[in-house]
Amino acid sequence: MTDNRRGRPRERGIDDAVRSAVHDLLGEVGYQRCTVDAIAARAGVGKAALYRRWKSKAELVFAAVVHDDALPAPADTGTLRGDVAEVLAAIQSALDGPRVRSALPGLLADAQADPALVARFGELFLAREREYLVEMLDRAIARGELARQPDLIAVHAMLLGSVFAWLHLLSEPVPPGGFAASLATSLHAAVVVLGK
Amino acid sequence: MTDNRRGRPRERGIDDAVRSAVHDLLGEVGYQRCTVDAIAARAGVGKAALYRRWKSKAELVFAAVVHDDALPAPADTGTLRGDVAEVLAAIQSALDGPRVRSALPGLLADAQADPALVARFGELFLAREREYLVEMLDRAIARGELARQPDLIAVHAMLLGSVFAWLHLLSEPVPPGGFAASLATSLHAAVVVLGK
Amino acid sequence: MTDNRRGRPRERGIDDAVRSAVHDLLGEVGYQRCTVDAIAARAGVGKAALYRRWKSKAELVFAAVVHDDALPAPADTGTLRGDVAEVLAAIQSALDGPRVRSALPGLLADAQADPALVARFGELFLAREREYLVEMLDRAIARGELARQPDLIAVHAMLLGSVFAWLHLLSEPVPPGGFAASLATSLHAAVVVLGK
Amino acid sequence: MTDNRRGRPRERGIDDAVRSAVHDLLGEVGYQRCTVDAIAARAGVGKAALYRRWKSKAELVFAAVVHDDALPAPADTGTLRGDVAEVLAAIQSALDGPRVRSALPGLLADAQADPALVARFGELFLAREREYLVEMLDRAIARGELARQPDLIAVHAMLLGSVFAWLHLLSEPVPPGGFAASLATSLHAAVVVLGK
DNA sequence: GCCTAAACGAGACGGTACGTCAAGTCTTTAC
DNA sequence: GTAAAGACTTGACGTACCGTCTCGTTTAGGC
Repeated sequence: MTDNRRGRPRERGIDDAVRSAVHDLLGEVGYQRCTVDAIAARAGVGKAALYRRWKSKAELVFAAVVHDDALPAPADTGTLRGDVAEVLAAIQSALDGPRVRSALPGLLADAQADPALVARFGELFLAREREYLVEMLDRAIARGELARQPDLIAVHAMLLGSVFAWLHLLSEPVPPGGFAASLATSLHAAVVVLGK
Repeated sequence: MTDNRRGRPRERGIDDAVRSAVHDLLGEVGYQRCTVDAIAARAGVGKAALYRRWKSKAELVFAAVVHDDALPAPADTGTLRGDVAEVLAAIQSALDGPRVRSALPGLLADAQADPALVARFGELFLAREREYLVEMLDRAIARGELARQPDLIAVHAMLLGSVFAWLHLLSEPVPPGGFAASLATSLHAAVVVLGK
Repeated sequence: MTDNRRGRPRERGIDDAVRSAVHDLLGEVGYQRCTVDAIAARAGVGKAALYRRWKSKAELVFAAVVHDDALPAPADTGTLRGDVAEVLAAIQSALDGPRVRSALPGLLADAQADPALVARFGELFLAREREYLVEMLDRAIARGELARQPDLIAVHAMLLGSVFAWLHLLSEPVPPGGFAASLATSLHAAVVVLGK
Repeated sequence: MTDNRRGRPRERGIDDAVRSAVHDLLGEVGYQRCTVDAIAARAGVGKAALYRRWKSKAELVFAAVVHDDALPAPADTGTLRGDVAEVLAAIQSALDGPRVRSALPGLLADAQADPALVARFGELFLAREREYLVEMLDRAIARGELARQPDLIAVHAMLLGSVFAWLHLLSEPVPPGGFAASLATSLHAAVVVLGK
């Protein structure tokens, strides 16, 4: 095992400079034309420094776009309906925003050819989301709002999919009040049916 | 204007050979490595013949994957719940299948940089789907199952998004009985709430 | 494997370790793939220690390959022919040997872009060689073997060039008895003509 | 075997444009900084077109610098001394000139790691030169100027090496009248001794 | 039955991005 | 205080793919 404390440590500022450069470029030219060379130039960094940290352009952009704090834990609101709204808001905050909107399709495409990226995406995003859903549903059962644990995949698909489709398939503008306001009531009903 | 009847007519078999080659390659190597050169070679066709028919790789693959009969009109089942199940089945038949699964992410990514493809995708797919939804909802209103027209975008996002997320974001296997069986009841409830 | 005694007390052996590493690597992979990193790793030395001693890879390899006693002063044999043979033997001892053979072309190429290296090469090698030639020719004139000082450049070119071409352009094996035996008689004649 | 008449034929002008670009760049910036990208840009050509023709930068530059007519057959002058002068002039015309002078060291270095290039260099240059030498020596024997065939390698090394060393090792300016005038007499004597 | 327009397979073309690698410099920690 | 470890910038390399373009050839409809 290599001793990480030996040698020159990685420069702290580079990660931030890269993240910032990626954000700028995604906004200006989109994912496809957001070149690795352009990122390096914009960040004032050599390409080698990039590939020392991330193993491909996709991983780089993924890391720059999906911050570690990407998915904040939704609070317990006291009701299932409120919790659904919270989850929808959390999903929206992760999927909305100009950076993610322009990066996500490209990332999903590149992820197909890169199982490692799929894994990272899964654990950093889906698994955490799933976890929050489990907590939400457990609380609802404890409260008596649900008789039993609904099909987790179905719940996940409906909540995540509704927001994703709105933004990336239908390309419709975010409704005033966000997805929580527009979808919480109806998706709450859908979850209730599944847990009956 | 050029006289279309002059010159050598286009060879009939090419379209089929190309579609078949694309199908094979998508299954074997995925969208990214499904190269135009590879398609041409596999189909025993020159690249010029491809670009004479389609204006980009994305359009080519799109045409090969999304048949014109991609979205069959769902039948009137007599109840809103039945109609929702029908629509879900129609969406599933369009999004499921090995070819679409491997092609869709790449197509969505390429579509970002190609407004023409977005348009074609939209009119061939989304608009038709939207149309079916309107019919479905109108019938439900006529039957008294809904008090008013629900937010169309929300309905569309929930129905399409649930299936899409299940297949392409969560990468979960299709449930036994299809999405109609798994999602119809709960999404029916969601629609009812929106139309209350 | 971690070596706990890493650090300062290596100062003494570094030059030898580097020379040895360069020798090994030149033999194993040639000049181009004889990387500075590889040299450092093989010598168990940091790159900084190398660049503290030599100002470029070329200087480093040059120093490792061309010993300071690279060109021993040829003895006075009493005849011009004998002296020519001595000089040829001296040149051979400098240019022959597996290390020099694999390093020389690369060094000459790098020297193009590095005037300092040209200077070092010139003074350590060519100037000394030139000096020996002058002595040799002066002695020959004193003996009456030559009527006048021949064109020094021409003599130098013929003696050095014949050996260099044999080894590095024609890539022919060293003749039995060395170049002194094979070339001394004819190059002696050539020199005599020039001094006539 | 592939049918050379199939497909789009290679554009005639590219070879010339590349050769010209290489010549310019060698003169302006030398071999090391004569980049493949720079060559392509200067020639108004894509890199793919270069790598379709030559398998490496070294081959490319080699082909651009060593024209096929690089080594004109020296004429029969009627005397061995005259023939030696002719050969020297031919070698000079191949090794002299600003392009070759700046390219040759780099090429020799790259040739070490590329046996194919060594082979091409050998057959296009050395073998032809060797051939001319054989003819020259045979004529001299027929004339009675030589008693027997001298050691061909030695003759080759002396003639080629003298010119090469003068130009590329000693970096001395070409003598007035060229190498034929300066070296023919003495090297003629050297050859005579070898053929005695 | 020629003539001509348009299609065909093959493959070269310009452009652009990718990911790799080497040289030489700089920075931290360990001894 | 010096040395090893290793991150850094710079910049070239060779590969891959896209969409376009020429070739030489084939296929029909129009004269």
